[in-house]
Amino acid sequence: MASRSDTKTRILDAAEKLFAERGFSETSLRLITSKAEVNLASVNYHFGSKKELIRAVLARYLDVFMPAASTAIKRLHTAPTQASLEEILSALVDPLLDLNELRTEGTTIFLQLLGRGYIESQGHLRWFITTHYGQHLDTFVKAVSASAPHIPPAEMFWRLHFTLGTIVFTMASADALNDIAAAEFGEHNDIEAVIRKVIPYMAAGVSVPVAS
Amino acid sequence: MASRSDTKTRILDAAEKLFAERGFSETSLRLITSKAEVNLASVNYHFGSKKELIRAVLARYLDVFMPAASTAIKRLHTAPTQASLEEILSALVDPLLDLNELRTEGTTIFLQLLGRGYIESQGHLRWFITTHYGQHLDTFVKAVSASAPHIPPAEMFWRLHFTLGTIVFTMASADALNDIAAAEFGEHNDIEAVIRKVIPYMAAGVSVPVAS
DNA sequence: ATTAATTTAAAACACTCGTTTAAATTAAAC
DNA sequence: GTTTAATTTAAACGAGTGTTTTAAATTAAT
Repeated sequence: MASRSDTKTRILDAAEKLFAERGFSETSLRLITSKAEVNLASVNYHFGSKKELIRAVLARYLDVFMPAASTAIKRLHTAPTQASLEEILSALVDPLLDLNELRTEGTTIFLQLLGRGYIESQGHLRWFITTHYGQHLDTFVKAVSASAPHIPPAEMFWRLHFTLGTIVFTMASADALNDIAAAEFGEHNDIEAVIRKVIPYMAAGVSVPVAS
Repeated sequence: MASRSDTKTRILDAAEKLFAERGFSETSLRLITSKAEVNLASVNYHFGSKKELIRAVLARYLDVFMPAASTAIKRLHTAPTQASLEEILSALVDPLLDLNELRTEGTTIFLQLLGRGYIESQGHLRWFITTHYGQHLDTFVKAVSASAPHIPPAEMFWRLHFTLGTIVFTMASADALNDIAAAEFGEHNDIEAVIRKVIPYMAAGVSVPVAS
């Protein structure tokens, strides 16, 4: 059989789908390689270990999304008035949806991977993200904090993680929820519609005054 | 050694702690039985399989929490004025905290189990809960809808699932988030503090006016 | 006290897992 | 075209998994 120089890509493509659907530890290397139609050992040859494959899958998205999100938020800074919280969150929508042009279902897969990473791995993925993309996260947190100056930093920390949970869980079950919504209320939303629904919800929660 | 009729309880007690901390699939039966100081085979003798053990662990909490939550919400109905959304959500706090008297760290363990169950199992636990505790869920949804009559049913459907995502994700990673919060802001929150933090967030999101 | 039903115990079973090895193949370099 | 390096392949390794089996011990009933 002819050699394929795209073995790495085939592995990454198969792995990200399975990881997003089933989680990291529930996805075996044998399932990945059979779906990718490559040899089992090629994972360890190209990536070294399963853990490093997981990081590579995430990095392929983060390397695109994080800079795009950063510049989108910095663009808001050039406006004469302070951007509202909803404007800041909305600025992330385009970078998020652009992932769909990177790969099919890219937006959904990315958000699901993010959620899995936060819950499954015992901190090593969180460490990976904060050390590799810390400055991008900083600009986001600073922008959000500036738009809601009445929220103390510690409170904002919690609310931003509430927000992460909202978006991640919603995306993980978006397909199932869409089916129910279509059957029960006769409305069908695509990913973008769901994202635009969730933004007001998150913006209201993040900026609600702290109880004394 | 003398026979112990509390072998089932010893298994359940050890299992729920480990399941909450590490997740279901990351917790082996050997780890559970060694921590419970019982024989490995006794799990399959008393519960049949690991999957049934997981359900038994969850049912032990749900059987207590669900009726208590239902009656707490129905009690609000007796008041002369319509309960606010925050009042409805707050009514769940006491049934939740009462689980701490059932077992040590009961509240934390229950919520983490719920989160793990929703994320790890692909819908199996969702089915288990809705079929076994559906009427309790109904009273909750009806009470919330009545408290926010300006939200159309279809929009409320989405927002309640946003809310589910918020609480589930937060509880699944509560320990990790608490560690970060302690390191970064020097504040350490118990589970009640986190619950009281998340309620205003969710209440604001659910009741925010729908964009025209 | 004897029998019967539970409960515990130790070991093995039949997998699956990530990883490694060593040979075969392909691509690149000279 | 030969040599060298990079890549792919098949097979096995060792450790870990849930589950089952078989026998012993304990408890309950007769």
